[in-house]
Amino acid sequence: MKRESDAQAGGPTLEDVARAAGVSRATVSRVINGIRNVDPAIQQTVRQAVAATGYAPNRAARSLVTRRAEIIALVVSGAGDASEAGQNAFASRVFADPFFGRVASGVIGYLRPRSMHPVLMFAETSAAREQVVNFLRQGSADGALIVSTHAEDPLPAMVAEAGLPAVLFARPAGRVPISYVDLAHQDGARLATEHLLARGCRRLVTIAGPQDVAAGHDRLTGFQDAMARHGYPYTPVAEADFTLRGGEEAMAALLAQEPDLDGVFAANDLMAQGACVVLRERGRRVPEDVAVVGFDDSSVAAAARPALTTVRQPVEDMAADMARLLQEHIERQDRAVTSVIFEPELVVRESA
Amino acid sequence: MKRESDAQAGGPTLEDVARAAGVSRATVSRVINGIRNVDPAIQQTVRQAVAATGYAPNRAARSLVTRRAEIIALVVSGAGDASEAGQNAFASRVFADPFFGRVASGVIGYLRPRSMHPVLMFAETSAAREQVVNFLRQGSADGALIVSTHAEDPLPAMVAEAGLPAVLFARPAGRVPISYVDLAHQDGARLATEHLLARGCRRLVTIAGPQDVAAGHDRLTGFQDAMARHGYPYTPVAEADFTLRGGEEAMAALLAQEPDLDGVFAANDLMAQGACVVLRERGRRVPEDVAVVGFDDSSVAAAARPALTTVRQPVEDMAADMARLLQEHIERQDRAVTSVIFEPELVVRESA
DNA sequence: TTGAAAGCGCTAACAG
DNA sequence: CTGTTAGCGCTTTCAA
Repeated sequence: MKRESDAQAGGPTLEDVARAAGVSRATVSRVINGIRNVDPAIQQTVRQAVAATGYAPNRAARSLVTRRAEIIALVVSGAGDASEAGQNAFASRVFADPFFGRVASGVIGYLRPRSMHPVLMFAETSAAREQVVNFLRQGSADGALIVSTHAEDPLPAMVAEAGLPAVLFARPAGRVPISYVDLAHQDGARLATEHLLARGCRRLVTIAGPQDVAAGHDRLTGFQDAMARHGYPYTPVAEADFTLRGGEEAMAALLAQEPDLDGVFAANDLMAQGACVVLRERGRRVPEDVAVVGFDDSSVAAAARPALTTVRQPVEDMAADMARLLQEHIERQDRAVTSVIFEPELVVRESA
Repeated sequence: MKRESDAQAGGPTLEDVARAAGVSRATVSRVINGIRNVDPAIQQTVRQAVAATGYAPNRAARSLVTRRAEIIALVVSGAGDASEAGQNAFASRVFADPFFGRVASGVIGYLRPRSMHPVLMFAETSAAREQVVNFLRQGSADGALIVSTHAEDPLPAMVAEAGLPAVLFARPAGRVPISYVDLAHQDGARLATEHLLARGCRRLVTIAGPQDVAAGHDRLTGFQDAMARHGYPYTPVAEADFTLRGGEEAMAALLAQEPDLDGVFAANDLMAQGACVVLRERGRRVPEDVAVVGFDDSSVAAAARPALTTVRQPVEDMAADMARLLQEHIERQDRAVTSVIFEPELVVRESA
């Protein structure tokens, strides 16, 4: 089959289609953009001409007049100012947790039917953050979806200050006027804790996440609150970094401190999995000797042995909602800043 | 601080900067694009005007004339034609393997210093594939980097047929005229096999990957060749799907078939990890009783217990090279189609 | 319901 | 070395 012209450069333009259909550019434009008030017969003719010429509208030209890129920036943002060499490390840390993939999936699920697309950006250094802001200021993207890995991340404030549309995953640390979606982490931790208590555990411990991350902090607080409420004013805590390895180390430390423990609440599934590995190494059966509850209900939870009882965080839904909020902010720049908080739910499997 | 105008819409234009600096648009454009032949003094003036006005070049306008979007599509492509409902499943499968994150990291590492950015796209249904092709045809992206999860993926052929610049990760199944980067999988499998043999294993088995994926097929072939060459014409094979769970099941099957096995070559790290889990459950020590070698040297390899001996696939480097090749194809549409094959290397850790 | 014409903001000849 | 000018391809009033 032969094409009228090359797709990439100098492909057919509206003008070409118009000529082929014997109408004006404006009419073709109307048909393509699905605007009413076009004679059905002419619509037919135009569509045929479009097919015949193999026309594809030039996005840059359209963006120039509509002032919309139909692109949004999906930013994974850290706080550090590490050297460029750290990019791979940053990326591999980010992708090691199934969390980010779920965010991407949720975002794409919302964006794609609306023919918008996400540009993937890392913002782990100040130079990278500048690049993100520039990208937006140039109109390369209509707005940003930001997932921070640290509370001190300066990007949200930069973006807000520049007046660029953006939505965060999780509440920002300071008083940044940006919409966000989040989970009721404390409620989730309470659910997990009470499940452990209800199943008869009396010597609980917890593997907390980084306390400089809101999610890590809130999950610990939620656990401690629930424990206090049930008559346990103090319980051993080991802080780790949300990684499998970190969970292993924390579990080992906890075991040394509290050899009789019979229940563990880990602030995410990866650490819960690490805990299970160490527990088994030390000859403790899960859940018979020690019950373990994770958090997130990531893909590793169901795949783990034993399958992890965990607290579900509906990341895909949250991400989709982030995208929805962003779209609203893009369409109405004066859209009020809001937050949407999702409720977690307990998912009981084998580990507790 | 107050801004001259809003960043998003109606921000300052070249014209504004030119007026502020008392020069012509062309001169400002030259300064911004770093073109020589501009009086240093004037350059200063212009830069100040840029700063004063808070100018950011409009990307759409630039793209319209340069015919470059400075955006490339990073496509994760499957073969299926599953319903829309399958998108999350597809995404979670993709991101469960650390592989994709490494690709993204390598791509970004190359692109970012050149101020180009990747748009993340899934192409798991025929509708999604059409969308990818349209995206490119509209000039929204200058080219595509395609990572297929199945050999029968029709996307490469579609893209090639449309004459769009693209580079694949891994050799395509048919005779598609597209450049690609790949690994010498057979050499890698040989490395692993000979390591196992050299350390004294005599009853080897292998957990193969999907045989409809080139990498899966070649790794098995490489293993069998090496075995045959060393006097083992036949060895038990269990095929799995590159997942942790799949590795576990395959290992169990292999154990039933060959209870005395003393060495396992798994076609990727995730399956090797699954094998280790099952082995330990059955009371076999790794590596004392059974040695295990994985493939990829993904992040799980180093994190596993015991740390996995594996074959390194330099995914980040390969991805960066993909991006480099794509850039060449974009710059010179007549660039000859080529392939770059990377050599794997053995990484000895604890499991073998 | 359709067409003519005016730009969107930028780059790139081409003069000077 | 700098300015003038002509578009890039599209959407969108404004008339007809």
